[in-house]
Amino acid sequence: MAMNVRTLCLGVLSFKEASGYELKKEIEEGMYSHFIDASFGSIYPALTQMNAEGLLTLRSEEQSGRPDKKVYAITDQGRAVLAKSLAVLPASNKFKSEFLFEMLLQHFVSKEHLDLAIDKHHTDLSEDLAKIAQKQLHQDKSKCDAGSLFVMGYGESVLRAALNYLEAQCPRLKKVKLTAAE
Amino acid sequence: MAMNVRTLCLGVLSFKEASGYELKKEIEEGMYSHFIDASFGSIYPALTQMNAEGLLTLRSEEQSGRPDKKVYAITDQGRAVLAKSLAVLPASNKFKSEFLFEMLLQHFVSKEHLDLAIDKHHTDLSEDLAKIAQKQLHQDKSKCDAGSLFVMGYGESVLRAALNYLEAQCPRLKKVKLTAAE
DNA sequence: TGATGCATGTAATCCGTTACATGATTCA
DNA sequence: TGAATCATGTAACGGATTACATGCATCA
Repeated sequence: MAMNVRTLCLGVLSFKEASGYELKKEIEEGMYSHFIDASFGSIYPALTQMNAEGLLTLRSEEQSGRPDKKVYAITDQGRAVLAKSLAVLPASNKFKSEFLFEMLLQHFVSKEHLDLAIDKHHTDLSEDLAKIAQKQLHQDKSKCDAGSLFVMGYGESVLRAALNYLEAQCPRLKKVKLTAAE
Repeated sequence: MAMNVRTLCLGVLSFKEASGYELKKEIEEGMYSHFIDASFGSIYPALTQMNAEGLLTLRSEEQSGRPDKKVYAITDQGRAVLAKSLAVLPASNKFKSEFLFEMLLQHFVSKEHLDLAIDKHHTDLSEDLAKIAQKQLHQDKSKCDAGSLFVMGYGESVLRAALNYLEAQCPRLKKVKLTAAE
């Protein structure tokens, strides 16, 4: 599957129309954030190009004291291209975890630094879990999209497993959690 | 942290010396495979360059009917550079999962294709788990490196959680597993 | 005899990031 | 007053992939 910025934008736009700026936000804050990054430097050119190719339509909204907001919407042709990308079986997961790389090479790192890295990872995992929990509440009230629910559930399971393992390996972390919960 | 091919090669070489070809194999088959890819097109130039910079030493082993095997070993300077890379706190995880992207956009995909993708993912997860289990046995007999053990345990937890979630969501998969276990 | 594994390398190309350029608005 | 948010874009650069180039050995 071609998992690049183009496909990603088409995917997000298949839910609702958006500007480049809004896409970036959605990618950073939404479910997408867990599997990809995207910067303005890649998003804007991709949108311009796909608009020229007829995969997107463009509507300009005038703003006061700001550049026009360019709202893009996916076309039937765009949906076809997206569907074609999705029709290729997904490649296997890559975790791209600098944390695990660091752990693997722990004989190279001072104990202090290792503890710092572990604490940071612990915090990251906790925050991600909190974000998902919050989203699950919000989603409940609005439309219950099957895809989002599945991905949120998957993320929750995996993150919780990682957190549990981390706490089992480093009992020190449990206390942090308990004191924080009080 | 600078997680690129250079750092990766230094990391692998910090365990044992190896040729470019062997590094590729190790990266594909070892623990590394879960968090990064690396092709010959990036490995060979990186090794040549790092050798020129004094981070690696080079020993040529003559072979019959094949190019000389160039065995690289990390130097103290190389270890210093690696340590410096590791001294930067790791960035947060990215899962880079085409599977989850596909699930998120499931309203775009036929049920047949979705089932195929799910089955493939199920197989991938099972195979990865089996690989880790096998490695845990092997490692037991040789040196018990703390880093490898941690990463294997982490991988096991996370993969098992993903597998459980998948089977809970798609009861059909459980049968596959049971019949395979008999 | 044809695929797979061993073994190294280069060059074109792609894809994306980072930094730069611009500038108003709102909140602390 | 200074930071963050909104809003779009370009250009230089970096890093890695893909395809190409070469060729023997082994196994099915």
